[in-house]
Amino acid sequence: MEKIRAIKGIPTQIKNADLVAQRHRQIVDAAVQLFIEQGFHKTTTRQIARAAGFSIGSLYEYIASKEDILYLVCDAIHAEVERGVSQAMNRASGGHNPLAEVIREYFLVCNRMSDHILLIYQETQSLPPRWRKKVLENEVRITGIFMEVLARLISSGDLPHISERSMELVAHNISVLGHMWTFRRWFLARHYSVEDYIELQTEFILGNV
Amino acid sequence: MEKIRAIKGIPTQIKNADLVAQRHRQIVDAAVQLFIEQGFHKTTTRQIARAAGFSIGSLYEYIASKEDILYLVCDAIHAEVERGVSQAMNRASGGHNPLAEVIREYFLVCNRMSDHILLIYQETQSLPPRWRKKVLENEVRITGIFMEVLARLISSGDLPHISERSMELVAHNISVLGHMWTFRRWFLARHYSVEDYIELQTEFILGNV
DNA sequence: ATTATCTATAGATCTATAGATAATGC
DNA sequence: ATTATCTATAGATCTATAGATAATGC
Repeated sequence: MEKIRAIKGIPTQIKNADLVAQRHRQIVDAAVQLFIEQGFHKTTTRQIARAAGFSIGSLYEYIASKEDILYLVCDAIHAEVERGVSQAMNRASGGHNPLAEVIREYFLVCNRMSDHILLIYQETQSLPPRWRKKVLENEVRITGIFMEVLARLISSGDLPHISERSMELVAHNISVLGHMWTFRRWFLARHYSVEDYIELQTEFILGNV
Repeated sequence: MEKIRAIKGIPTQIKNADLVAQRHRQIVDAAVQLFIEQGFHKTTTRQIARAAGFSIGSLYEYIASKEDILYLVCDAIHAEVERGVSQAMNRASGGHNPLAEVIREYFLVCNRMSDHILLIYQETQSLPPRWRKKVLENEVRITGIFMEVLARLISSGDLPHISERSMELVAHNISVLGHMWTFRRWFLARHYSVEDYIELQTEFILGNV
């Protein structure tokens, strides 16, 4: 009886864990492009295998189902967004207006990863419940970073005191107004540059906090 | 040679225009439920035909492709949202705080049509370019209603003067913060009632306008 | 005769796997 | 011997249409 390993909750017969990690990276890199261009459902597992550089048979040694690939993709995207936001937070802590700095850096991450964030909005519902739950947890964790910033600025007196609930919603609003730049880009980019967008939205958000 | 008619840009051989309208309604009613439950790609044309009460052969007398059905569905949803928002605007014009009234009514429409709005976010990208364009135009038109309200309130002096560009972005923000209640419902509804949400977001929006 | 509807299926996929083959290490 | 990879295909769809049938109106 073979012992079954699992990396990130995805079972595999392959023994070499480093190889699994490498193949997963290859799969993600190939799939993310195809999903952005064609969407999840119109992309075939064969296309992904070919783009990743191995056969359809090998692909299925590293994942158990097509949905597993979508999960790997969503997880990788969130990891990159989170890394960007965390860095921004550390860098911004000392600045003149730390909240404006964090918003700015976060919006720039959204601008860079526009297609990727849009993909998550469109395809999260195609994930089986188990994976969907994990992806939504990622979303909450990223919003949590904004909560920390707000909480710190309030306790240091740099922002007026507001209720916990109100602060939580402001954190979600910042998240979503960043995403808005990705899913309304078809309209917004015709009227505003990213810099315009950041400036106007920062005014909007700081207006009442 | 048969002359080909077209209702809403969808060609059909059926002569009786009322019948076409009725069948389109049946198709939309059947499809909207199935799409919400299963998504567009996992729903089959056979399921739609069965739920609509006729055969797969008849279905294809009224549409030319599965994408046509998605378009009819998206268009019907936007029509209902727009109706709700227009009514709200007329009703709210006289009130104490007209902007707060409009926001409230719009957010209630979003609450009622939560699943439908979410569907549009998820499946718009599955439409062929021609239909997608029309759906995005609907979105712009609904946002335009908020622009009118803002413009009116500014010119009557009920709101402070802000630039046209700034006002346009605020209109988009109102749209999107309504949608946010639908696509973050899995989180928000655990922490806030609709009424909480409306109250806090109204504060947030009015804070700086 | 004309219009609308249905049945049956062509034709074209696509996911996932079984079994064969190649590569690696003892 | 063990591990990783590949080829070939089973099996299960699904969209869209052709051609037959039923219903309606003159």
